[in-house]
Amino acid sequence: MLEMKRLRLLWELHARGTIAAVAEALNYSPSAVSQQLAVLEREAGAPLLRRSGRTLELTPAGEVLVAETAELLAGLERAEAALHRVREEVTGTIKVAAFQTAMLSILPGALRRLREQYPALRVEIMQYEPGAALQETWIRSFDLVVAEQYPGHAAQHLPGLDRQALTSDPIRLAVPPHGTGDPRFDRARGIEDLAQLPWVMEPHGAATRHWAEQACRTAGFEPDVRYETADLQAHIAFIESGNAVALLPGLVHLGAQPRLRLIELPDRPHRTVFTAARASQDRHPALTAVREALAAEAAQLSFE
Amino acid sequence: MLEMKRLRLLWELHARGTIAAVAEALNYSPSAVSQQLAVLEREAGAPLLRRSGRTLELTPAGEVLVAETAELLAGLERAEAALHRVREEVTGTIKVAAFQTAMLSILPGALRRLREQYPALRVEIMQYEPGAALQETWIRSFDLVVAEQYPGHAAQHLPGLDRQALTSDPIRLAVPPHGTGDPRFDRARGIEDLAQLPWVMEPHGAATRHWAEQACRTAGFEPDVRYETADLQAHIAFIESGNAVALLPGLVHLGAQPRLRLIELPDRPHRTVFTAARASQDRHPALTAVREALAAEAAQLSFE
DNA sequence: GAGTAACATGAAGTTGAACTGAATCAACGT
DNA sequence: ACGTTGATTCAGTTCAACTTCATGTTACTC
Repeated sequence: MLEMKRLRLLWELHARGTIAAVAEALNYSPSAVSQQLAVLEREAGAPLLRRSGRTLELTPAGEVLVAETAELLAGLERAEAALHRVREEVTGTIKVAAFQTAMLSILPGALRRLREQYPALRVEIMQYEPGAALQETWIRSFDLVVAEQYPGHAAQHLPGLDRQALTSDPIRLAVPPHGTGDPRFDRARGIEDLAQLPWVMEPHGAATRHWAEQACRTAGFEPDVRYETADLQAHIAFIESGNAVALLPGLVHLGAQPRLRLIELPDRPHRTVFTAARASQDRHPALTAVREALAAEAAQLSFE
Repeated sequence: MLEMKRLRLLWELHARGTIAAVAEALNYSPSAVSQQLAVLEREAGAPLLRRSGRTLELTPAGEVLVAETAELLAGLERAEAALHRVREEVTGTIKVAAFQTAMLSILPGALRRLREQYPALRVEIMQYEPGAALQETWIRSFDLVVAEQYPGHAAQHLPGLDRQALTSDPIRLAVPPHGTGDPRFDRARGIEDLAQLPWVMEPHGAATRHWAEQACRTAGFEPDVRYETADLQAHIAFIESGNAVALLPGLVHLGAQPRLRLIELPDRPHRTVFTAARASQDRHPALTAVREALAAEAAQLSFE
């Protein structure tokens, strides 16, 4: 009978590309992984891997086995979820990947709710950019993602990942408060008034950067992006100090006293905030509890 | 992560009832099984078993896990079948359970075909009564059953067991050849003429026994069952020697020179001969090869 | 094109998980 | 009451899986 542990290794190799990466991820030595995969090949009775340069690639038989293994891993996870369900206990550890703004706005309150309601539940959170977070959750590095999605920038749909909308977050123009710099800041009433002013944006590659650029181009100009950082709190600092303008989602203003001026855009764009988890964890009580706490907290916060 | 090997033990315990039986079936000591199940309980984080008399029974959590495990085991088997399929090799061992008549008629020829066509294939055969054979195949003691089914005695339908009809086998009255004993034998033209004569039948419990008794009762009499044996070759011996009459399926006459007289019944009843295998082994090349050989042999033999 | 980094694998040795066997206890049937 | 059957515990053993170290190969760099 094929051993689940070994099949898992093959599947991870498929997902991560190299034995070294698999070993790293699962806290093994590369040698151990290599040896166990050799055992799996012997058990399978067919070569599953062949060398390709200095890494390995799957043979057709390997591909087949990986596909079947994906099913099996999901099944195992379903079994574990079912177990937790009959126990009716919200325990264990849930690993969450969340993007920065969520960590600053929704998560602290949600965590407090969970701490009070389910003291036996352990929640681990890592800040992660949405695209990578979805990928990592798919390969079981995390159990839950809190991700965002800009209009016209639907995130990758990974099979077996189940999404639930959390909230929707209005995007507005943020300009310095009156009297902090260039008088053109004070005269601005819409995006078209910001054509000549310095912008702060996230780095290339982020969906929000692309969306912001498109917004400017639609308004008829190429933004003068003078400052780049992924940290939206830095955006705020640059704007408050009269150095730049930006397009900012509503969530970033929570908690902080708004020391900047917000201008509503005519089409009132929103980004969508959603959670995603593997469907095989469906109805896992601890996971459900986390999602519920996030939803409750998101509902309570008013972004508008 | 739950270990497949341990889940298997739990599942086997569910199927076989006692740890001793599981140990026996899987070639472990009872002690090993007990210990591994204890580990599984620890991993599952909930009691899965409780004592009931001197055996064990499943807790609700145990039931749930067994149900999930059934899925997983089927998935594993599908994976293995898929693997054999990409290899396009008919190798390995197929364990077959067959009832007596099949072993004497269809199987020898089918085996010869397989030996010639797939020398690397190993086929193991055990004689087994249909009901038990289906049960044992379901719990993976066998890969394939060759079973029979009498009209109005449909065999148990086990979930996940896939049936294919092999052939249909006419049932006739068998009486001694002329001049070997009681002249009433010679005068017999139908079942109603055998009311006062001695019968040989299979023991109580066999579907065929029940069917034969019903046939007699329908004809208006209670048979005088003087001889009981499950061995149909013994039936033939008793009839040829002028000691009894019986209802016999056509397959039993293959190979032997018929030294008895066969009388067609008015409604020409047939028993159905079929194969059954776990659906999770669907398209397993070796299993498919065995089924094809059986079908080819059955088609070639003329029972009528 | 030599030097170096990244990757896979093999050999040798170690560790721990899993198994066996003996002993014990409990439940059931005579 | 006694023998049988079944489960479990304990102590000891075995073997599979892991680590470390060494080797070979490929790819990138200067």
